[in-house]
Amino acid sequence: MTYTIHEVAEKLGISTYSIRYYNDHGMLPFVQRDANNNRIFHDTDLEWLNMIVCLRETGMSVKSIKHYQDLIQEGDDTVNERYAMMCAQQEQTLAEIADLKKHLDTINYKVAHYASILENNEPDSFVPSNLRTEAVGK
Amino acid sequence: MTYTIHEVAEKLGISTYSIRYYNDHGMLPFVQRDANNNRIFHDTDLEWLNMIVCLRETGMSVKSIKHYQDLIQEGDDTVNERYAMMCAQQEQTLAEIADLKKHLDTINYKVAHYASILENNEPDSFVPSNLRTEAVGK
DNA sequence: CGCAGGCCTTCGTCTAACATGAAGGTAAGT
DNA sequence: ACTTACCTTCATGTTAGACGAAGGCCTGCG
Repeated sequence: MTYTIHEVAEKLGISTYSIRYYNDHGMLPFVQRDANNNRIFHDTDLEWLNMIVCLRETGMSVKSIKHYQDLIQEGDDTVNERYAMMCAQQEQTLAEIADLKKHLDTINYKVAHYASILENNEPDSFVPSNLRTEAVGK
Repeated sequence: MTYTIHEVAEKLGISTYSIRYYNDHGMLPFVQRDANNNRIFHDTDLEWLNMIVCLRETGMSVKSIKHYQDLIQEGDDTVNERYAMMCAQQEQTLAEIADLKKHLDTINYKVAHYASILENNEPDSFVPSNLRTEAVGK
């Protein structure tokens, strides 16, 4: 089973620009071309791309992903470093989730705040002329 | 209690560049200046900045945050729109947390994969010459 | 008194990770 | 014949800053 660049883009929820970008930057070393020089993607390419998307969305830079790929191609000697990279990514992702949850609390508070205002038809603040009362809400 | 720009930067874990950037872009309309034109920050400014950081880190653009601020200053008529904005932000943040958790699974799998390789001193793949076997691992 | 240090300003350049357009080309489908 | 989909290279725009330089305040220190 093979796919065009547009099919891949849709499947993975990224743009064709990004795919070409990744390809141009050596992060997709295996994509083949057809007789017309069009990229043809196999399922393994999709898996690779999926991993790239995963690492990108968890904050790894394109440069680091490229390095990671290079390590894989260098063979088994680099497993240690790859392990370290994934551990770091794991920690970072856990930290970001924790961060987002904290921010979500703040946002939840705001939502509830506005909801109660709208429900009770209350004014937004006791001193409307003092615009600073809104602030963070807590 | 007042703070210098550097104190604020350290307290909130952002750079002085960012603070000036936000200030220059109308997102901190209340910062006062001392006799030497230095910015002086009050606790309410910190709360505001904290909200800005929260919205930024959950993916809201500077432009939208500015709009949100403008709405607040326009008064109670805009509560509806502000409510909608916070709801959208809430949803988006929930979605991003879910996304990150999914990606975390993939990363966890990788970590476990490498850990087992290192433990058993196994080679990384059965067909070392086929570099594609690494892929996403599952 | 002179100077370092911290703040300010404006100007301008740099970065990442794309997004997008222009211009020009091939090849397949209708 | 023409549209459509893909390709290429080149170039510019975008976002949210990071950062240095130049020039100018003011304060504090020895």
